[in-house]
Amino acid sequence: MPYDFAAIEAKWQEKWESEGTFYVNPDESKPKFYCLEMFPYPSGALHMGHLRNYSIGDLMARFLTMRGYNVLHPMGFDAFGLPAENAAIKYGVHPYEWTWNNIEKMTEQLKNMGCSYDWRRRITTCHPSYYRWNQWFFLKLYEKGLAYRAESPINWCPSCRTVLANEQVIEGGHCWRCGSEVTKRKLEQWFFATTKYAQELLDSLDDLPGWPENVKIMQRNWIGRSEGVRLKFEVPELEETLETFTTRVDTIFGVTYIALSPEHPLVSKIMALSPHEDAVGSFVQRVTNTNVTSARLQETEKEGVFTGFYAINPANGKSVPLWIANYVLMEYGTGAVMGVPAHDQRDFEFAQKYGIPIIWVVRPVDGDIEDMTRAFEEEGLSCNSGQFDGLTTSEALEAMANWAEENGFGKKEVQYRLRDWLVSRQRYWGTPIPVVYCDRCGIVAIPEEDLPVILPTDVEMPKEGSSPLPHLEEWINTTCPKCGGPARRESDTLDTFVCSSWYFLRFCSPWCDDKPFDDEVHYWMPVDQYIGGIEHACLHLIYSRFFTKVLADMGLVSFREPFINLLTQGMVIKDGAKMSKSRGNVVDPDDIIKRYGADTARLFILFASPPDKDLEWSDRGVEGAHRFLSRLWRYMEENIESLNNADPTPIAMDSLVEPDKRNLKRRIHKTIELVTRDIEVERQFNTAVARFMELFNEMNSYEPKDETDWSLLREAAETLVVCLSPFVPHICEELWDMLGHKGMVAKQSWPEVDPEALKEDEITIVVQINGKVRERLVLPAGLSEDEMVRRVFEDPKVQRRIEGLDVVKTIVVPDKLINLVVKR
RNA sequence: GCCGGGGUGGCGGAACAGGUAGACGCAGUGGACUCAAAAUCCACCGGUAUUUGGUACUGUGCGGGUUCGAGUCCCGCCCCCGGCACCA
Repeated sequence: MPYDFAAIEAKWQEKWESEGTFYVNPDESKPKFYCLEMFPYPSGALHMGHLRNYSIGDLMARFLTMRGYNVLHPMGFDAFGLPAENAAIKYGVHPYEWTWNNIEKMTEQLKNMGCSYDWRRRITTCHPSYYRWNQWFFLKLYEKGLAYRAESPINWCPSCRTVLANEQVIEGGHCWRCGSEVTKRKLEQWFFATTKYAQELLDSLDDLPGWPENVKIMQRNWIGRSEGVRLKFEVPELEETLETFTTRVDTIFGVTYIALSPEHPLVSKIMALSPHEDAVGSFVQRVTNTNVTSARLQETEKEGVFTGFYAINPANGKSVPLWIANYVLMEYGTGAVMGVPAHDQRDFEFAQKYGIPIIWVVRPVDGDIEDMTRAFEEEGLSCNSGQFDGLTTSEALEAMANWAEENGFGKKEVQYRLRDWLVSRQRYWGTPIPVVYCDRCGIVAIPEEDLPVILPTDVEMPKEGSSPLPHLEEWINTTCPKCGGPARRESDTLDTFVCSSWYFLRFCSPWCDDKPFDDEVHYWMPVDQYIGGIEHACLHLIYSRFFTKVLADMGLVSFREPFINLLTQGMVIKDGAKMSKSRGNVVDPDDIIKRYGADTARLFILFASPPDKDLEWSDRGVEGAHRFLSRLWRYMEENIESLNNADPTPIAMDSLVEPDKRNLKRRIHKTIELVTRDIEVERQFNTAVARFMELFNEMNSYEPKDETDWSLLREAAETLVVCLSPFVPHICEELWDMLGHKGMVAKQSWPEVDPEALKEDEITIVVQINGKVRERLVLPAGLSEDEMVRRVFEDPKVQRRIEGLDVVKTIVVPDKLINLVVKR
């Protein structure tokens, strides 16, 4: 019978499901292991990236189960999101229906892959039983002051018609989801106070040795901690004190102007009082009205306007002009900066353009400022700085910060680039934010016991792509829970990243209906192995860490980091580019599974490249993987009788004499050793597959002559089937069955290495002369250095090589090589 | 510009800790089987030279260095990929 993968895969998938093979519950008698892959958005169908993600996760889950762990391996759907609304408009199908159809289809696809999930735990975030807890967490954060509503300059995606969090603006100003250019707006929105956790989010990265270094670096950059000083500048004519933040307080004597952001709160007062009122007004108007996209912000030329007012430099009492400049961001620091043209390139350009003086207050250690063509930003020695002259930059930073503090015009401060997480969205298909606006009481939170606030499903989707919620009068109009008077519901919904910030907790007890999760969370959490794409380095992975820390501070969980080990898998590439519809280089997983089977697809994906690197798709490679499975199948079928008649007890190395037999025995245990290390330590599944192929090639070419041979081949076959089963589970179940076993291979223990069997009898010793390989000698393993040297010098080939030469040095690496250093 | 990661056959990729470069697979070439083809099986498969059993030289982005010995370590470049980027 040929390898009928379709029948085999259907058979075992059905068995796994009907027998509940992968159901797990807490079990204190075993070490636990929580293996999690990032759950998908139900976009309609799995793509190759999913297939890769879930093949890796399933391999790990199955492997660890065989290693004796009690493994939680769940799956669910991140089911709120904009594509459902777009589909609704495009096809006239309700987002609810579209999403649920996709979930059913994708669940089927995941089952067809043979993934070992505990499907009883499937969660879908768009279900009220899930999103009510999003609302509950929102209320908890609101109580703690960690959720707040504020007006702020924010990012707006015109195509998605919603605001975006900072993290969700990527590639220099584009929407993470649709790629449109994002514009800046000033709106009142809901935020989660991630910045309150900035320092801990940064510090505890050091407690995550199981995370890839590059992800930690990306998060460090994203959090962007910088130490500096907050300085006060008096503006006597306005009777105001301005604050600026600087990381270069050592350049304070070089301040020649102060620049405010056009959005700075003082600007309105300035406009009212300025002698250059018209110029200032028109400048501010022009800059704030230019609906500049973040992408273009960086290329915009520096511009500014003099206000007519002067600030006093507290370091030396000098008056410096007060400007308003377009390059000062309101979102960072204080929205005002001290201008030091000599030592900041941006200030330099600005000063040159407007003829502002340049005062050098740091000079290079060796030499002088000669060329005035750009700012000197490096470290050096202070000059023109009064009593601080001659200090090195690091000394000056410390001394001048202390001086500023002692004299009351400065305070050391830490600033972060990280902003608070903007969580409200002007979208329909999301979690309703559980607050109302009451004319009398203002913002009022919905009481906990009234949750969930159900997202109305009986709605007409507006054609132009906006949310129907603000116009849904019967839903919007409600009563204030506080005073009973009329109130309007919040019509914004929560960012879908809120759903994914705690779903890993919900998997521990998805049936819990009076809490977001129950005590099982203490058994399973934290996640031992998390697997997903690197694109979430500064999105989901930061939000989840933040959520976990907040929950820990609320006493709901006892750990402060959700994911102990992280594996970020590479992209799936075809013809040198990421698979995408627009490029037309997409390969559909369904087609591959239909044509070759899930086992082939999984094997190819795991074999083609290491998990953290990009994977180049190759149709030929898929055929190669399929060929291997077919050969394995054929070999087993052809030899099944002899294998089943053979003595199933493994024969000890001691009782094997002939080299062929000893070699085969050694190969079996070498394979176990190497494959175990590949999976557990190296996380290189491609090389593990190569080892299996080597073992199989050796079995296949082995010519059995007696009972012992067949017994050895049986051990080889069983080892191969057991070890290969996390990679290609269906065919291995079938082969395990053919080998006469009753239980499932999925429930087998991972084989133990017999150290006796690993010992080599003979070793090929390399003989180098002056570092070049000249001869190879087969010698018994374990010779002493002297014995090795003696045997090498006895060898006639070696003797011929060194005839007439003077061996000045002999380097010996036992059981490996000898290098003869010779002279004429 | 700053910060990461990476450059190894025709291709995907191996090479634990400085010790046989190219495991495994793909493609290719030659052969077997076949009326023929596919499938399958066997052999070869970095380059150059050659007297072709074989041998020598050369070869891991480029140029230096350390070492008995370097894909691996050090110094200086080049190129590709990713992240951040008016963050004061």
